[in-house]
Amino acid sequence: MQTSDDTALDLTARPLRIERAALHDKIVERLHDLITEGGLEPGERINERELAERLAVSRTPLREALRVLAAEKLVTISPNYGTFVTRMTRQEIHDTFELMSALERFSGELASLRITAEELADVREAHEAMLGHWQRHDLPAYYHANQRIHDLINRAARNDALRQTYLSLNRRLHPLRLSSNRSEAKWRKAVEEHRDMMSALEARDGPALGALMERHLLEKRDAVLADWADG
Amino acid sequence: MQTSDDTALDLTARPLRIERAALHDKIVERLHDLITEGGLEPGERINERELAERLAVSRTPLREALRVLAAEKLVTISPNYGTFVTRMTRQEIHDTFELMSALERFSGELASLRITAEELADVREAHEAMLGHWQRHDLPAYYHANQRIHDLINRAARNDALRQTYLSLNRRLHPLRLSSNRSEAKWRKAVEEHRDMMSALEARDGPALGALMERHLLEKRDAVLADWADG
DNA sequence: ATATTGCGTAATGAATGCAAAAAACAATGT
DNA sequence: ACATTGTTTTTTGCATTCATTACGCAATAT
Repeated sequence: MQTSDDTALDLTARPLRIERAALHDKIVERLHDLITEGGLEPGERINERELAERLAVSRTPLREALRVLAAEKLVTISPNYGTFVTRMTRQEIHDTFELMSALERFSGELASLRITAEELADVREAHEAMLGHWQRHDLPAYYHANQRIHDLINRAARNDALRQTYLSLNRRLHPLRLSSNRSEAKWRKAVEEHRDMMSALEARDGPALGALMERHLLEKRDAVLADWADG
Repeated sequence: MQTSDDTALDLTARPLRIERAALHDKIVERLHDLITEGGLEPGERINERELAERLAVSRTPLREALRVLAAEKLVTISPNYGTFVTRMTRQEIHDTFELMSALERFSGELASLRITAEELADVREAHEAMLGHWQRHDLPAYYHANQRIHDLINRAARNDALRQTYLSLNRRLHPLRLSSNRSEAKWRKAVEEHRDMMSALEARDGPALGALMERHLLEKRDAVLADWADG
């Protein structure tokens, strides 16, 4: 079935390089996981030699990886002193959530304009799943579905710069191991807001969805800061 | 006048380290400048050995700096192949400006709530200066004053995460050497919009200022993309 | 003549070694 | 007993060296 002008991969096409991940990039990924999953606690000192041994690499690529993580503010480097897993201040947490609220609003506005029918069905599906987890009081599954909804809307906005920035800020907040929705009432309220968001999205009402998502995140900000001990 | 409990610097206080910039951090700064000021052109290949010689450092700290710049998307690294000054695609430029428009709107909204009288006076001063440069057709000075206005508003928003993100995106766009306002009419329109923005800010009308700033940037996006040859 | 294969060269990637800075500890003096 | 100073040890910072990969050119075969 092969002909000279079919759709098979054209190996003569120019750059199309196979990018085998470099070691330092793999280390970045590994440390991302360690930090966001809790293998490295906020405030913890990172000993280069020790960590290099644990990862079975030399200090050189590890140091390159740590510089990347510092640029993403996941670790904080003090020259000639040491590297630490970033511990955000109250103000930084406040500011980051506030910025996220603006990105969420923008995601909602753009997604309302650009989402396809299939994507909308995916969001609806994740939404229904989330409602189920809520009724079953399955908090971890609820969080996961929640994240998925916001991610789907973010993708539907079709703006990669927005998406990258959003993910980067999300990674910074993740190590906090956020514990809101601790009261039944607040949880119910969050679910109600999601119902409204779903309606606005299906009506493709950008301003409404944007306002809802912004408000949703600002409430999360307040909830997180409320039960966050400053130590 | 020295007493035991005066306000002099307490040298016994704990970390308070003097952070002497490390070499790789200086290299990052230097390359920032080289890229945004045009010493390194978009698309240009970076030869590690050669650049290390030019900067009179070894490849190790240079490589660390390049990883940081890659995290900021100012350079693009292809493993085992080479490092290049990032050349943005049309889509990336579109997305980045679009995201910037959201950040500008948010800056405007927050600044309207939080700006002090002194800061407002500074903005007014920069605004008047910009008008002067416009009347004298001094484009470089106009750009500078323009940047200063947006920067002052951004600072007045009092959100460091917003500010850092804004500056990072700005750096990415800077190497494009943007040339809009090429027609007298568009320039005049931009100035008019700035007058409106100034009024909204002085009236502390957040929604109005936000909407104006968003629109202002989206128009800039369109202008830039309009006279941007894809090669 | 063109395409392909093989070799030499130059680039990037990573590990090791050495210098400098800081922290921890011990010793000494008050 | 406490503070202070000197010494040792640890850790970070950078340069150098070695390994691996990719590119360029020539030689050869079709």
